[in-house]
Amino acid sequence: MDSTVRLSDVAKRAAVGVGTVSRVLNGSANVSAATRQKVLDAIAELGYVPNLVARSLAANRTGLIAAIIPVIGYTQHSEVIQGMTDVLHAHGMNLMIGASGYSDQVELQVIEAFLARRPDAIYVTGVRHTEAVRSTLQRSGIPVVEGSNLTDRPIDTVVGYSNFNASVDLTRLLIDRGYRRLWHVTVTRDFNDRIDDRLAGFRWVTSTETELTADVIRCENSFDGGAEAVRLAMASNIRVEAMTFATDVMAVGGLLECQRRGINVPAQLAIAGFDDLTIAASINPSLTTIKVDRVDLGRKAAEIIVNRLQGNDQTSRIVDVGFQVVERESTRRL
Amino acid sequence: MDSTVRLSDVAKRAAVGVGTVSRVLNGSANVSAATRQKVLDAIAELGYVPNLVARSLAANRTGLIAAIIPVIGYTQHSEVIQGMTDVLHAHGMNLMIGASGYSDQVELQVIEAFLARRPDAIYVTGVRHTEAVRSTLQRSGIPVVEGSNLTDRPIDTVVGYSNFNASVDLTRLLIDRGYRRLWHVTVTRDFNDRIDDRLAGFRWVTSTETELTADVIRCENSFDGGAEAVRLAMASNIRVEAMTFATDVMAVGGLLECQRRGINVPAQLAIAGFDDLTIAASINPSLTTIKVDRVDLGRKAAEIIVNRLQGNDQTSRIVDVGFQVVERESTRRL
DNA sequence: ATGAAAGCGCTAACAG
DNA sequence: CTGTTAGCGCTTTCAT
Repeated sequence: MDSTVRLSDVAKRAAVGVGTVSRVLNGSANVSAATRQKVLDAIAELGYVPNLVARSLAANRTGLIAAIIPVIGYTQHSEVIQGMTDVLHAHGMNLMIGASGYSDQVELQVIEAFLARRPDAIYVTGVRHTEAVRSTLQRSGIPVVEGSNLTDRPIDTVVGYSNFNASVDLTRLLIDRGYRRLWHVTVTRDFNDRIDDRLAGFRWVTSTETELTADVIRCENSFDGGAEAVRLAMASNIRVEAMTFATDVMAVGGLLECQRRGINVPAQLAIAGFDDLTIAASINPSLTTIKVDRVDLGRKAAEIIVNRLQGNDQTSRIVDVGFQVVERESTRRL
Repeated sequence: MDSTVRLSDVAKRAAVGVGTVSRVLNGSANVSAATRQKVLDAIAELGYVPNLVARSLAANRTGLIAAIIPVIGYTQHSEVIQGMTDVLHAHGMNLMIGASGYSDQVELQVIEAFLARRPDAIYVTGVRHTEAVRSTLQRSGIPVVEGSNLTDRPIDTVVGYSNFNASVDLTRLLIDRGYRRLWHVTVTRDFNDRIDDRLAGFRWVTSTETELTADVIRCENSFDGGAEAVRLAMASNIRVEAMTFATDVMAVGGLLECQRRGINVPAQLAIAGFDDLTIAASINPSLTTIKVDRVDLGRKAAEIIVNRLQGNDQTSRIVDVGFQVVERESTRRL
């Protein structure tokens, strides 16, 4: 356990060369069983712990993966990280994490700071980045995985789902259920490509259909923001039958405001969200939303990275993990 | 930007020695303004990015901090990480993160894997660890910060709040409000020192007071688990006036079950939680709970680490960030 | 199958 | 103030 024990100490104790110890450590086949055992014994007796910093420098490979998400404290993003660490840990790799705070400038800073640590690969949230970020990432020469959305022009590889298509399907569900006066609630700050595509999906569907009214408002991405949106809708002279919120957080806030005001959901107002937070299934009425297995998304991202690093050639640069429209009580016509 | 540019290339270009470049990079005072400028120009022209792996090996200091939390996808823990990264990033340090999954064995594995990477310090969630974890951490020789609870016998330093005292204060509030038939709902799996202390606080208060009945049940730590607890309470022939849940997740689940069953909270049943998730303030009725600024807890933990690494002697090994009892509608007597 | 030796890119004395 | 030199602990040829 003593970290002052070095590989050369092990070699001395086992009466072999340092190269041999290194081979044992790295599972090289070219070591006789007897020698291997001698080395393993010496390692155990000395409580030797390899210094991965030195290995990183010599082998030009750190076993560190960098991940950048907008905010670490938001469950949608940290679930992805959970999935990544699960897989990486099983492969002896570790995860460095940083937050961009939805700022392009901070994102670039964090990326540059990470690259100086020579990670073996890097994960970034989202698919639309500044040119500076794109080129920095490209020149880094390491695998880059973009996540949580889809694009046909990834920097390198993307693993996600189509926020646009999900929004389209969700909006169509509402139309199928007979709702004709639709509002979409998007966010004021913290705007990003996922949110943008959800808005775009709503606009695209509603623009092609006739006999519809479709409006868009912006609120803060919070429970209070969602409540505010409902108040705006009620106070407006534009009729509204159904509201799709860009996030479950806002949708739940809207739902709770309806409870307070005695607005019957969905009879008087239908509500749909996006993300399938755990509360969505439990709240009254339960919330119609878009479900994505984010932990699995993280796992897939890590698997792609591990495969790439092992030289297994990736078949596809675009991995669609899909989504699911979950219809619950908040939009169900009686 | 080319990562094949080395410090020696910069030195050559600036026509100085490698030592001088290193001094400029590390902000040593012993460099003349003119020389410094020459070096900075060369760095800019070459797009040099220092290799922090090499620096780590030479300086015997990585600038990496390791953090272990039970589950990354749970907001309570990832908020702490958010606070840590905020501070660490400002000091040029980065965070490696790992999950223990509430398992002692996994925790030890993750810690050992991290130590091989020679982090400058390590953060672990909770204050009660196996002897193997304690000794491994102690022998590592680096600052160890335990978080999210308090103990008078930390491995090294602890930054947190007293889960025991918080539970005591919350239980007393219920008693002050006139509730006499109390139930505490604790968790089945994922038991840990924070949950244990919340239970102990409840038991301690209720055992000293007379004219009280106090019972404890266990449920799964989820919305459904909380709902189940309410169903058990209603079906029981033991009277219950107020329920304190070990977590807000369970409390919210219980509250939603009351909504479904038409149980008036708090008139028929008072409910209190623990953690102050954002939903607690928005739900109907709003939830009485214990509030802790977890992002700030993370910041403080990182500040302690940064200070220790800079040699600033820590005054206290025990940092209490406090908690707040937030009384809301779910326990308020009309 | 194994030992010896040459770095990996940087920091930190040590001289001057 | 600045250049030179000796490592940091490991991997990886290259011989043998």
